[in-house]
Amino acid sequence: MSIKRIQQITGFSYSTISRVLNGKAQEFRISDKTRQAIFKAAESLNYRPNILARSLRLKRTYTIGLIVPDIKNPFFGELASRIEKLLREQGYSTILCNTNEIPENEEFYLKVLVDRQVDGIIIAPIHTKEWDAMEHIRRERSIVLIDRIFYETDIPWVTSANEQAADEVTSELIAIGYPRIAYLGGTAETYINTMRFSGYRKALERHSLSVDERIVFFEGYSPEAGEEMMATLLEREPDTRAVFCVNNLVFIGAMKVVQKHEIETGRSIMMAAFDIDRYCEIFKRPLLCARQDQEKLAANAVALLIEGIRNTVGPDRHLIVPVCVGRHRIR
Amino acid sequence: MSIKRIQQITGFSYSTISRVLNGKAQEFRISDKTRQAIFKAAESLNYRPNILARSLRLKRTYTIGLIVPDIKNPFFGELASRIEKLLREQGYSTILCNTNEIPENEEFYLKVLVDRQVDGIIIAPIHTKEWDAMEHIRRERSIVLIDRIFYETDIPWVTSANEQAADEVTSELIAIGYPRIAYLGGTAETYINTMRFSGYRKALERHSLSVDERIVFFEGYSPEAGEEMMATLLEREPDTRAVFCVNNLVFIGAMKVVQKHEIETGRSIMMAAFDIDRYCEIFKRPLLCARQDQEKLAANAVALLIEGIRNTVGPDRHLIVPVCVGRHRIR
DNA sequence: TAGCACAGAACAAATGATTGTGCCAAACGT
DNA sequence: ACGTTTGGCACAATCATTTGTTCTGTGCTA
Repeated sequence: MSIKRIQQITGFSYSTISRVLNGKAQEFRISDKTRQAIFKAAESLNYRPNILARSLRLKRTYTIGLIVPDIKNPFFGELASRIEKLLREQGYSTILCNTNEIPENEEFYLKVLVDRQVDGIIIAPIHTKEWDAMEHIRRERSIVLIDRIFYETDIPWVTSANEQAADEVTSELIAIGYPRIAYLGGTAETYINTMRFSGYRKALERHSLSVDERIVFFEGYSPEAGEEMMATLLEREPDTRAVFCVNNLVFIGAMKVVQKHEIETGRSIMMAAFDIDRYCEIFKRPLLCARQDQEKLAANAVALLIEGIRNTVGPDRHLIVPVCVGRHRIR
Repeated sequence: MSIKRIQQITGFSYSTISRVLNGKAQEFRISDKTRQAIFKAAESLNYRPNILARSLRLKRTYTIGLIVPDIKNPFFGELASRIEKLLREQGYSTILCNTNEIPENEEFYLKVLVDRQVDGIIIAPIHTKEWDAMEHIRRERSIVLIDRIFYETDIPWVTSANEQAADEVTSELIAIGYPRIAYLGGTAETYINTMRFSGYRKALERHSLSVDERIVFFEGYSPEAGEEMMATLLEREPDTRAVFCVNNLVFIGAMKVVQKHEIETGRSIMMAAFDIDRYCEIFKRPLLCARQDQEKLAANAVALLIEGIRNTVGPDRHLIVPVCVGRHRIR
């Protein structure tokens, strides 16, 4: 009832007020006197437009949905932080949807976001289960896949050079004297795991080594999964010397077991993982780390999303961001 | 135009359709035949109510705003994850607002959330700067402070027993032989830092020790702040034996410096901090940790918020959740 | 002086729901 | 037979905007 109040005070009609308040005074040749009066009234009433009514009329909510599998994971925390910031700068609010790696939640959230008429969706999907739903959504609104993608889809996406980075990490491990490398992976059939494992395998094969399934695990992306995989690994193969963890959380879980094992046996294990740069310098041990470029991931995802919203999609709707592979040792 | 389609198909009026679809058929004595017909039409059209229109009319958006200072921090990541889950279970969507510890962002977000007519706000405020704004918001909608609070306000809040936990940690450090404990704190004038430092001081005083300002720092809550404080500390007081970090991020930053220092000097430093339980077991060193009960924090915040929304506020609008203090050593 | 251009602003439809009130017939009671 | 209840539903207002169309005066020209 707020524009109505201005109407009552100034006596001008809704349309005139609306136009003035939206900066269209010039365009609709509204006199300066009128403009001033309306601005004054709006100011004195502390007028704030009703976003719901506006969105209803305009069919644009300036809201976007961000679906991530695990916001507790600092990787997604930082990604969310960057995306939310970029979107805010463009005038959008972000609805946070945390699926917890549960497909049903993903399905649910996609429906909720459509119901809420978000202008766009950025999603790091769990796997391909909701592909159809997303293709369907894509017809009516902007949607961008991030991090975890469907390689074959036409939906815009941005991800890291996972395969190549995993290959590099593995090659480096081999080069520094670890031909037998255990792989602690995420859930099978999931994009990230598939690509990183593929890189791992390719590196081995290039060095005429083959994948030993006894030291390969696909249990999940959580610390608990990491702990379990590492425990099983060391039980079966106590003389393991090198381990490649699919992500930071698996690494954390694995490290619990590793530390204990190293103390008990006196033998040290070489660890490598994705996105553990935050932890690298707090360990008194060498580590091998593949560091995703979150800034580029976020920036490109948001750019693609906005392009989709504005219907100005460029030719490059699929982006692969380079990953930085590095070795670390204190000092 | 969706309910209109159902109208066209079934011939029933808007009111009847709306009532049936909202499960008020009984209440308004609508015949079973009518009900079935409307349901069938809705189903076949794949009808989804327009949430904007509904919210506009009902003045309820089923949306809540969550304002946190740093979603990259796994502590807030987990808190957000829990809160978002609980709210989802109650039918609410969560708008994520990450202030990045910047007061201007907090001010901005509070306005945005009010403009968006959220039903409620859960906020871990930066400090008391926006207190007035929140008191103002409180008149019209539900708002709950979490983690960082204003002790004196009537606004509902839930936080941890920070002072007591810091006291316990400090006492324990003294008890195990560290009378001289450095304090690496967050931003001065901020609730968390004030309470934890107060606990630290009280413990010292109880043991007839006094605060030595040369080993007390209030630089911030980030890893960078932790690194800087620790570096300065060790430069000035190289024989420091025990350090209490105000939070997990400061701990991470400090550890970088500590590890290097320990290698160089051969002397070990006893570390204590809040919310480092995730890291405890991945270090081959004893640690002292105060672990906040995120489950209770989140559950109580959401409960208070819902009470506020439903106007069923109970007597206990201010809750202090116990903190678990524990010592850790591998094995 | 009729006709026209144009500045300036009002009118009213449309967005998609919810809800208080009103209407009509059938059933019911006495 | 007449008044009252009740079942079953429609009408129309309302929520706060935006926007295409229309209206009303000027001042100017032919």
